[in-house]
Amino acid sequence: MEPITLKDIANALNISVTTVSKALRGYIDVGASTKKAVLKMAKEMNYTPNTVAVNLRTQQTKTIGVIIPSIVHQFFSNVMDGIINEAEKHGYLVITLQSNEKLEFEKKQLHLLQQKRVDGILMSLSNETYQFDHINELLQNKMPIVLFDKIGKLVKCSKVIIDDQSAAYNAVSYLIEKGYKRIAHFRGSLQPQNSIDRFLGYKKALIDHGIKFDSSLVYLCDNNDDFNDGYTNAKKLVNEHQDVDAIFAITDVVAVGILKYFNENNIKIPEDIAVFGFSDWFMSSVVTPTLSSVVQPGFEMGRKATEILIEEIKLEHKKIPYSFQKIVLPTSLVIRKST
Amino acid sequence: MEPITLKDIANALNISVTTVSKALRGYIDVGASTKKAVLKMAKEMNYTPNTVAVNLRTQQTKTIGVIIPSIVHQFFSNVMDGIINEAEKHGYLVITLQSNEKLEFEKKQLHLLQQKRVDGILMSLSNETYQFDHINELLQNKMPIVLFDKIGKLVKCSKVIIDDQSAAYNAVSYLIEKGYKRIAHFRGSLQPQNSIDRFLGYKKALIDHGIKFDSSLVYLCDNNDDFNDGYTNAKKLVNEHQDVDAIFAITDVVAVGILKYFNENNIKIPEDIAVFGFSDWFMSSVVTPTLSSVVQPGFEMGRKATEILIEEIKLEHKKIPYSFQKIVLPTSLVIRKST
DNA sequence: TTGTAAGCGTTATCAC
DNA sequence: GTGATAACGCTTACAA
Repeated sequence: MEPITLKDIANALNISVTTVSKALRGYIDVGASTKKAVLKMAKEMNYTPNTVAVNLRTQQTKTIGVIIPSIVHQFFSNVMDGIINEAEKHGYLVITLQSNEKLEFEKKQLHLLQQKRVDGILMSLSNETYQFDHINELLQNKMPIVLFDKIGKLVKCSKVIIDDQSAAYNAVSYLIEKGYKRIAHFRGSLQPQNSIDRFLGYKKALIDHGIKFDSSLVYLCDNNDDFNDGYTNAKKLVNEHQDVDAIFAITDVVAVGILKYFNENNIKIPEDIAVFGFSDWFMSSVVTPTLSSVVQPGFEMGRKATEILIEEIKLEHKKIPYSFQKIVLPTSLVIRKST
Repeated sequence: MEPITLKDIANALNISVTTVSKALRGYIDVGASTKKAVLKMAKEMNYTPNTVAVNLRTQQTKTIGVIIPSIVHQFFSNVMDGIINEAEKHGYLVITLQSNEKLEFEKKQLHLLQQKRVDGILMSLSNETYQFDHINELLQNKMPIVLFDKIGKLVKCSKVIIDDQSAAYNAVSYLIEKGYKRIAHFRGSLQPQNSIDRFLGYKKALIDHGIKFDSSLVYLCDNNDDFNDGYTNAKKLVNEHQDVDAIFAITDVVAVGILKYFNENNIKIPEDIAVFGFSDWFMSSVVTPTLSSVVQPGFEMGRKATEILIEEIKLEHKKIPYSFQKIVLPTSLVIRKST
């Protein structure tokens, strides 16, 4: 059975397509009785508007595209939850694509979304993204884009982030105030802004508390395999620095990798070494020992980014100029047994 | 800057839109030199085809819709990963919607996807879905639909599942063979087929091994809050049945809730009570004790379901009749420290 | 209050 | 080998 069109209804009622369209969309200049008849017939025939035709006509797809590094990360699935919910509230549908932390894929996905004529794009950059031509080009073409979490400082568009630097600062300060003196940092890749910021927060906290920064205590986790990065670097650290008494990890998954190595090797947490994570994944509350972490509001980040994006889409559509927003969402620390 | 259209290229070259379209799409009946010129100009002007117009013309959107209960579940994000990857391989984009385990939402989302004119739909049913009119209606309208994981046995369409009953059977048999004698089951809601099947597998394993089935050992977890369901029912079980020596849980999250209660109350796992989970989430390998579980291939399930769906979309489009498939993906047990 | 006609950007048919 | 022309289903000036 082919889908019912306006024409079918018009024919059935012996009126024009225009009138049917108007009646269905609640125009005032349609006779009460015709309106009623149209509504009834539409229901009877089980009419559903052809969105594609509407899209072509109105030059809007009521669809937004999302590019994230990977959906199989609790943080990002929380974000997606926020995005999908908020979008739906405004009548938008969401197309999801993954970059797998590759710039090349990110470019390709962006291109796909452009072709698809989505009304706007939400994205969190890949670890490889440290130049932004592909994004700037779309921006110049008036495509509303909102960056979240992993952003490019130099990109001129709205952003929704947390203050990674101060979140890290707070976590490390907490460790110091708790009495830990020799604190290592398991950092992320070198390019991403949030990886840099967390590192800077770590460093600043040390210095502000009169602890000398020692670069040999910074371990790099950049194999896109957080858990094993944590595990193997923990092993390395134990061999290289017996005096370390705490670790601030870039991610909960890294931290859990550390926990695993320590547990296997009878290194007591937090007595021998304390561990602090970042993101507060669900599992952090159930591992042993439970993991102290930075609470990062994924759902709200997705929600807010979507809200801003849809606002910009509407303004863009009405040719009303607007200025970019930078929202910094609050974070907090959750202290558990690992520190 | 407005997007470039075929017309723009045609004008620039002083030829017809038709010829441009043909040249771009590799038709044979187009002069070599014109073809070359068109390709060059298209590139120069940075032309990208307007998918919406193509969609309207070809009556295909190259888009598939997905409805899952909740994206914030590791199993489903694995599935999504598989879906998105496979779809992209075939040039399809994916729109994701959540039912939040509510039939009402499921219906609404299905309706949205229908309006959006997606080419096909992938879905995993909500816990409340035990009648299928909304799905059957679409099926009658020739919309290809593939159900996965949480299916309706009575729905006539292709399905990709695991054999929940035998997976549960294997898990419980393992427990019995390991020497556990009084085995409880923390089951899921009453309606979902996989919840029923896991229960039946549990029951059958008991009976086949000469253990009497005792319905008072079956605890219901249906608050859509697996972790706390596991936690509170564990408490209840300890009070009601001191002799239970193992629990087979419907889900890893339920199992982790159990673990938590036992750990807090100094009940030794597996010495006092063993715990077996289902799904093998990442966290199961890092909790204490590590959790034995049933390995459920989420990524592959999403991938396979998508493959079948796209096949059916193509056949449907060519009006070639096809028969529905039922794919049963293999599962396995991963034995860890909790049993 | 209702209808005509144009147009959104493409593709497909058919004539030249 | 090339190009009018119609059509996909809808919205919207504008006319009646």
